[in-house]
This record gives sequence, structure tokens and C-alpha cells, in this order.
Amino acid sequence: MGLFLSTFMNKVDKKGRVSVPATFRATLAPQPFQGIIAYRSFTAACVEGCGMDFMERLSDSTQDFAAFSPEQEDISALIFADARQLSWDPEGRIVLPEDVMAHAGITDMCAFVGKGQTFQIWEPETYRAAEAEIRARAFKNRPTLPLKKPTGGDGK
Amino acid sequence: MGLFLSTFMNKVDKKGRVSVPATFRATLAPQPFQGIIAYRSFTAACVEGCGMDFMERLSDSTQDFAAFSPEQEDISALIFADARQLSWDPEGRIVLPEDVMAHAGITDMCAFVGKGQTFQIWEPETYRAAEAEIRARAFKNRPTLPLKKPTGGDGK
DNA sequence: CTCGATTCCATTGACGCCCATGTTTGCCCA
DNA sequence: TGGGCAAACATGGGCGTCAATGGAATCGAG
Repeated sequence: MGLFLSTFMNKVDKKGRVSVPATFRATLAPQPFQGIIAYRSFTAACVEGCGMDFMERLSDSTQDFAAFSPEQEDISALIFADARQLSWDPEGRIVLPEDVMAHAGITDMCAFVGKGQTFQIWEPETYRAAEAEIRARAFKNRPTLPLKKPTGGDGK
Repeated sequence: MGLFLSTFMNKVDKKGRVSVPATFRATLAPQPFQGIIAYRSFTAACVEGCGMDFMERLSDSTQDFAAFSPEQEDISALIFADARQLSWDPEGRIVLPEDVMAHAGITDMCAFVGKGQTFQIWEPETYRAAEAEIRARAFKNRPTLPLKKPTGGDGK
């Protein structure tokens, strides 16, 4: 499955349009909905982005009572309520809604930050600060990453 | 599965291009993405390199809520955000981004250092120093490697 | 008819592709 | 066993294509 990797800085024009990075579009290409799903993060000053498949997985998970606590149900409900479907134009640009830009403090530039299965959209300077903080903390604690074994069906 | 072994010194031309060692390319050949994933190490002045399969393993592992602590989530998020997909050209060369070269202090030469499942890219002189230090420490401590039994049904 | 939103077209600049060259390695044959 | 030939790899440079961006044109709703 395709992943969202790396960070891209793109310009927001005066119409509110911004190009979705070509590699992000490529990972979303197999999906029926040609665009992104965006909702305001409740933990950070940024916008969460993902594909429709992720929303469906979230929906499926909600059915799983054992795995989802009441708090998690609340959260997923908030996500569904706030999620917008932003389809891109023929050039691969989306239009960021007013309140979304306001929530992230985005004005004329924004950063698309890959998070693996999902991504985030930040105001560049805000992201720089947030990243520096995490990086400093990570450098101090030096956690190790427990990796799963490779999934059997490797190559083609 | 293929491993990254040995160390190779290659030249970086004025366009920032450098040949990925042929044996490394051979190791990655079975994968769909024809290139490497590179991200800046947070513990050393070097660049970490791996294949897309390694990123997918990381992504899979992240889904495992029980196994991942918040610190580990931070780390993996940083890796995803910093990871660059560097596909190689028909001659097997990649282009090293500016900030990546800066982080490792690379100018006109770089060393590809095999690490088994992954590899690293260093500025040659920096690596020489780091290696000498590790070698000295290993000589002093005389660590032993506990080996697993061969996994029975592996080979394709 | 006017305003807003979406699509179309043009520009620029980075990136990927092609070809050429030197050098090393491995192979074949005398 | 030595020489020479050929394939593979590392390297340089030029050119075409695509992505990002800006602005104009077109479509639709109020």
C-alpha cells in the first residue's frame, strides 16, 4: 500500500488554492474519490489529511466495541463531522476552506507533512517549531523502534 | 532476503548526483519502488537509507498500539516526515537533497555503508572517525552476538 | 446581470532521461 | 599463465518533460 512520506512546502495563492504534492496524489490515485479528506486536528494547530480509505477504516474500527473506548467514539464522531472532501482540480490543486486555514494559521504557504498512512498540513513556521521540539525530545530519550517481522509475501 | 553489505565510496557531481552501489541496487531490485528511502539520522551526522519495504514495516508496526509508546510514535512520525523517496535514474544515480547533504556534511564524496537490513550514507572522513571509535569500543568490551537459529522455511 | 467557483492556458524551473566516456573487473583464449 | 577483449559500473553533460504556479476565461447560481 502507498504511504505518505516526506515534507513538501507549497504556495497558497490568493484564491486559496494549493498544489497537493504529486507523490501524495500518486498514493491516492488508486482510490475512487480523486481528492483528499481534511479535518482540523484537535491536538495540534494543523490540519489532518488522508484518503477516503482511511475514513472507511476509521468507520470500521468504530464498530469494534472491544477496541474502541467511549472517548475514542467521541473522537471519531468529531472527525466525521469535521471532515471535508476536497477534490483537486485538473492541475492537482485543492482549495483550503477558510476555517481550516484559520485553525492552522495558514496564510500564503503551507507544509504537507507525511505521516505514513496519513499526512498533515501545517503553517511552515509552526511546523518547524513543533518538529524541533519532538526532535529534541527524541534525541534525549533515544527510544528504540520495535519492528514487526517482514510480512511473508515479500516481493512481487 | 537481500542484505546491504560492505562500504562504497562514490563521487557526488555538481548536480548532487551520486551512484548507488550496484549491489545495493540489486538488493532493492525486487521492490516496486525503484529507488531508496533516505532520512536524516537523529543520533549521528549521517543519512539513513533503506527500501520502501522497510517503511511499510515501520508503518505496520505503528498500527500496533500496544507495542508503541508515545515516544516511539514521535520517532516514527519524524521518520515519515523526513523520509525522501529518491528514485534512481537509468544509470542508477540518485540526487541528494541540499539539506540532507548539509546534515551529513557531504560535499563531493560520500560513503555508502551497509548495515544489513538498512544502510547509511556518510561524509567519508566523518565515517572514518566514527568507525574507528566504534572499533575501539568493540575491542575493549568484546561483546558477543547471540545468534538466532536459522528460520526453517525461508528461502524462496 | 453579478459574483463566485471551477476549468483552461501559459510560464518557469526543477527533475528525469538520453547519450557519451573513462575505468575497472571479469572472462576467454592463446 | 599471461595478454587482450568485452561487459558492467561509475561519471559528465545536454535536453526534454512534468510539476508547481499565476492569470484569464468559462460556467453556474442567486
